[in-house]
Amino acid sequence: MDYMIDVGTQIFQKLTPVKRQKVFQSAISEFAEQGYRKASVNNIVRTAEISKGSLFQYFSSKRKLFTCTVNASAVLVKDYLKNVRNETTGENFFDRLEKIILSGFRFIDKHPLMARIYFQLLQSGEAPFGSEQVMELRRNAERFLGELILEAMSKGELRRDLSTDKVSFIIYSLLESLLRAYYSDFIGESSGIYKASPEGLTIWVRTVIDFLRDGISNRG
Amino acid sequence: MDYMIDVGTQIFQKLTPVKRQKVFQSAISEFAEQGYRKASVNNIVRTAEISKGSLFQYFSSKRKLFTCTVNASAVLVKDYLKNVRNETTGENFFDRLEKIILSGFRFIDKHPLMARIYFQLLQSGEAPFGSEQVMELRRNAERFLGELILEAMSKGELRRDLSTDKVSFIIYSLLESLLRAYYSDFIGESSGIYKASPEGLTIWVRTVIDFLRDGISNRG
DNA sequence: GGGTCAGGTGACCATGTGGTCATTCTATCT
DNA sequence: AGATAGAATGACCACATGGTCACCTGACCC
Repeated sequence: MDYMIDVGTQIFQKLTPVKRQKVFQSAISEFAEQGYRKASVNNIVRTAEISKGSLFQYFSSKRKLFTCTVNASAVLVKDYLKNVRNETTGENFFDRLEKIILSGFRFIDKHPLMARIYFQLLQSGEAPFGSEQVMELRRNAERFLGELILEAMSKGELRRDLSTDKVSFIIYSLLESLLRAYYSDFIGESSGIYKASPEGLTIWVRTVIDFLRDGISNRG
Repeated sequence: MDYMIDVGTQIFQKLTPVKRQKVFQSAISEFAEQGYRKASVNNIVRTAEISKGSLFQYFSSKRKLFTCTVNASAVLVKDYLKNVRNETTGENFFDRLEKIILSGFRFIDKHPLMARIYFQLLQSGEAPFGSEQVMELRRNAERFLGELILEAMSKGELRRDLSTDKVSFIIYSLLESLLRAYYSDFIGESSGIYKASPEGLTIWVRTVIDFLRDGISNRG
């Protein structure tokens, strides 16, 4: 569980991995299910089976505990992105994009709680830190897309008259919508994306990408 | 202020319009600025300059008060949509879409608090009611778009091989992204949409729509 | 065995919450 | 002026919150 490196105080780091994991997982569940505000420290210590005093020795405050949680999920996301980027270098832009989106779905499958925390943070105003950190997460994703786009442009796969920022914004919007629809019942239900089968998902992704291509790909 | 019709108990309805307005506005401000969970009844009562007992005579609970707030904003949104639809009947689909989006920006300018409540509800998991009501709001918007799309298809303005649902999803995603970017600092700042000038906004909208057109318009 | 001390503990604290209700006020009618 | 009804009031309630701290425990060393 290398995404837990440097999480919490030294005392927390000295714990046995299994206990550390139990505490951290309890926090993740609570935050994911309740959101930051409603999440209760009392609940966390109860399910982690530690005393409240201990928790505050591991993480100096509720806020710190939450930011650790968020950082861990950000590390996971970055990892996924890096992997899919490396696995697809050299491929066509649209193929890469397809794989990125599908990898997003896989991330949600594997780390539903982390995904929930990440999304909640990204869009809700209930961020407990200043919005700078949230913007940092966003900028990260946009930078990632931006680089892909520039690369694709230089290879002549995309029209050159488009502004990178605007294309990046558009793609990011669609990407985020797809992922949100997949993990959230009340968004994805009407579209049929929520918990769709792999085949259904692939169709959706292809549709959106075909649509993107006809819009921004280099014709001629 | 006809969006306040049927809001609250009979006692509330008997109040003078100015007092009613003051109470309701206080609630709207608090909910918009703090979100449902953190919003404090005590704050609302303080800024409305009434006693707590009175508020609970006007609205039987915090939750009811909030749903009234939401309903009011939904009424406003519907009104805006109906207007722009009527004003643009007969026009080209993409022109209509442009006007719809611009009208969305105007809505945010005129009713920033309402917009905030509406968006918060639409995307955050902190909805205090069952997700059905949230889904209802979404379905509403999608139905609206869906009808426009069908109409445009029947007039031959759009490719006919596209599924209405998927096109509707895509457009809705972009529309929502644009509006969210306009009203939210930490989303819109990097793109430059946040509080952009009317000209800047128009450029953005045109870009997105041009992009949409090349993607889904009928090239014949 | 006695001393040491890092780490665990949970009773406790101040504060804030949504909600209630006995009382008071006020406007209208006789 | 007195009576009456209905609305306004705020002290009060039970509860939950994040956070603290004086105490206890148990492993280690001499």
